[in-house]
Amino acid sequence: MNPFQLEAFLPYRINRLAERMSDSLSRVYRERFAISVAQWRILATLHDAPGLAAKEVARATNLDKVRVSRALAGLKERGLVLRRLSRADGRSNELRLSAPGLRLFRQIAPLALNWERDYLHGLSDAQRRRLFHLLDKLDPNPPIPAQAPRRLRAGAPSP
Amino acid sequence: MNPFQLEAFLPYRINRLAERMSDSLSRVYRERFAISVAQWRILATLHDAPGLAAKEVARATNLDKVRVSRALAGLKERGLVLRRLSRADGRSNELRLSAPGLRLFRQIAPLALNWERDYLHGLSDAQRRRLFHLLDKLDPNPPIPAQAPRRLRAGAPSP
DNA sequence: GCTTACTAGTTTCATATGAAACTATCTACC
DNA sequence: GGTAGATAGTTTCATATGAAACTAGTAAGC
Repeated sequence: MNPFQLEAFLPYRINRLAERMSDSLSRVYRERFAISVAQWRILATLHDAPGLAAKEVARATNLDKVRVSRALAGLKERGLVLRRLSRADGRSNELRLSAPGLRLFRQIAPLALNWERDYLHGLSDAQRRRLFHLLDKLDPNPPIPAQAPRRLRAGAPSP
Repeated sequence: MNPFQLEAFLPYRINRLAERMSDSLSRVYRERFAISVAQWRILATLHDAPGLAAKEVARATNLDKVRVSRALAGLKERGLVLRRLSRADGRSNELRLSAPGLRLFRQIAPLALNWERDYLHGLSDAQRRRLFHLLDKLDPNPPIPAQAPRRLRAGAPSP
């Protein structure tokens, strides 16, 4: 009748793939550098865009603000990330990698890219392109209009 | 130099996709039926293969045995799953859906499949086939030879 | 049949998580 | 410049997680 098969159900398959990849990759940097997944994402983001505020980091890394706050606390404590109070907004900080943070990122990045290359070695170039194309369709950046419509002024009832 | 971009890094993209899909889908059955992701996977597995033991359910659902144990506790308590001591092995149980469990599964399955159809509506049939083909390559069933080589006898030192 | 090593499933415990509360600051309006 | 929301980031608290310990049973060698 309704031949529901977990093995052929997309969310399950994507979840399983994500978990396996994450386990395999994070071993590369967790064991050697004691860096969590969240911290790794933050390093990569601040490398690419120095001076971001935590809020923007959260958006760029797809992590909630609590996780970002905690991951940053660890990075700051280890001197890998510097914060400076924003001139424009006294609630937020400009975040950037310190020299050691930059060095660490430069150590990990090639390992991560190697890992990715190895992981994809069974695919042809065309298949790799198709994979990313499909990802872009299914999961576009600017995180989907966001469940919460982000009303700028509450209610805004017209007269 | 090394243009590492989180946005183009496969593990990150797959993880983000998995999370968004999971959030979106699980809303379908969590709110309405108070079923967790683990419980949903178990229902689907027992529907497909009644009589499995918890261990086999864990393997089929890609959940660890602790999560399976807890998810099953909830399902048993609600009378959705029945257990019967295995004749062959007194440590394990044969698990199967009860009549209400089956009814519940039959309610959720079409919703899940509809959700999936909607989610993939932007892809052509060919793209959908390619997607699953890629998934099969990157994440084959029989869960990868398993990091732990599953030695049947410890050490097994040769003379 | 006993002993030893293993396995199925549960429980314990320490850690990870995120929703909601909180603090400090900002913005808009008066 | 004072007041009423809103927002950035942190902390609190209740729940989810999984490694390791535990319980009960199995299997193999003697």
